Amino acid sequence: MENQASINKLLEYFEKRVSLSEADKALIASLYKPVKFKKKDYLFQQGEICKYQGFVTKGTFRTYYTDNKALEHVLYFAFEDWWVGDIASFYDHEPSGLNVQALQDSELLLLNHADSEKLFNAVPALEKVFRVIIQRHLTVLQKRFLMTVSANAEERFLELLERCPSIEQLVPQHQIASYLGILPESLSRMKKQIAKREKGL
Amino acid sequence: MENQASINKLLEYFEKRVSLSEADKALIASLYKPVKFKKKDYLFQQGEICKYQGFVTKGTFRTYYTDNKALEHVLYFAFEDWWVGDIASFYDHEPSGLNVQALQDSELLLLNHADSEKLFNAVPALEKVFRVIIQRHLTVLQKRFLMTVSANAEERFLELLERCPSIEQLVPQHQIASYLGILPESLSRMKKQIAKREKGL
DNA sequence: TAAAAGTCTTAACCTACATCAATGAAAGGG
DNA sequence: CCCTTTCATTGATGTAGGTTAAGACTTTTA
Repeated sequence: MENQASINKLLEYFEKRVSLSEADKALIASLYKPVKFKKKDYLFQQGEICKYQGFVTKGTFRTYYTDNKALEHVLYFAFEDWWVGDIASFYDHEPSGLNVQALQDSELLLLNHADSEKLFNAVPALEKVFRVIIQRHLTVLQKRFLMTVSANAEERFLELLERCPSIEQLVPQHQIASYLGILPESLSRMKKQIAKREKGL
Repeated sequence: MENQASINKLLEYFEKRVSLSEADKALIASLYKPVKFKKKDYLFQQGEICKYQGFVTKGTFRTYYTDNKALEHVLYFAFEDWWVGDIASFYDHEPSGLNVQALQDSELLLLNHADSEKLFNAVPALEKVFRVIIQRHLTVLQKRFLMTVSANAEERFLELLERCPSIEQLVPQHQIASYLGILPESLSRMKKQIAKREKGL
């Protein structure tokens, strides 16, 4: 994507939430760096410090965790106009427990920690925007957690399809299984069951 | 607890994180209202709007969700010096999906939304304190979620004991089971297994 | 202080999902 | 274009934790 188009995407995103002066916009454009990611490239990996907050201007990312049995668990997907990063690692400069990886050729606008301080000092309204983003993020994760402990895999899958109907076009099925907290084999079987039931109707 | 002692507990909490003038402290003391809760009393229930952020000065609370099969799932416990509330409901004035209930006779310092705006305007440093609290909250929940999908109930139980060794003295066992995402019967069985194994050594 | 409500344990049985293994199809890289 | 890797599917079998039911013990309430 052409760089100016990327920045415009971000400016549009901000302007839906807060009004910005021309100077604000120029500052934003000067601080966020567009970076391309090939499929499977990482923004950072488990054990590294997350040095950038990323805004997805193109493509798809997954944030995942590798457990001590070497199994991967998808915590989030991020599509266009979403954010990627690890807040704890970014703000506290401590190693992240997460991996952020491109699922296809993608593009991010990156902001480092020093520049984020500059930005917040110059445009305090943005600090509030990010507070709201984090709050919504927390709320979504709470719902996800409660869904995981209160519903079975099929209910979680159907809820996901409802909340994000195009998910099956966007990411491979074994990544969806990982997001749902089950194995690819289980998801495959489950879909077969659902299809059989629907044919029965 | 005597009211001044409650307020002092809160001031101590804040002063560990930020320095406050005497005027700041007086404002805090005037805005936070001490309220007593009997065992089983609610701060709010599912469907209600969360009108207060609460700071626990005495006792214990649980935040839980009741699913469509009428099963309860504990999302958090809150002990002394912790916060209770539902951020999404508090800030967006929308009905909460959660319940916050005292597990014993307890006491909170409550701040309503209008007063929180007053407070943040007068003492901007506190807004940052709360941003950090929310960030830490999010990080803790992420770890909890990943633990739930990557470890079995016994591993989660042992991790909880390590992280919070006095938990078994503080809350009844069936609440711990609910926090772990299993039934009380399963936890009972599991503890027996663990005890048997330890005796074998 | 009697009745009721809440809590913990045990046991037999069941089910959702994991595990292991094999196959074919599709995608990607040299 | 072939060769390797990735991905989806299916079947057989295993198991952690759910379900149901019952009994004992404790705490609360009237």
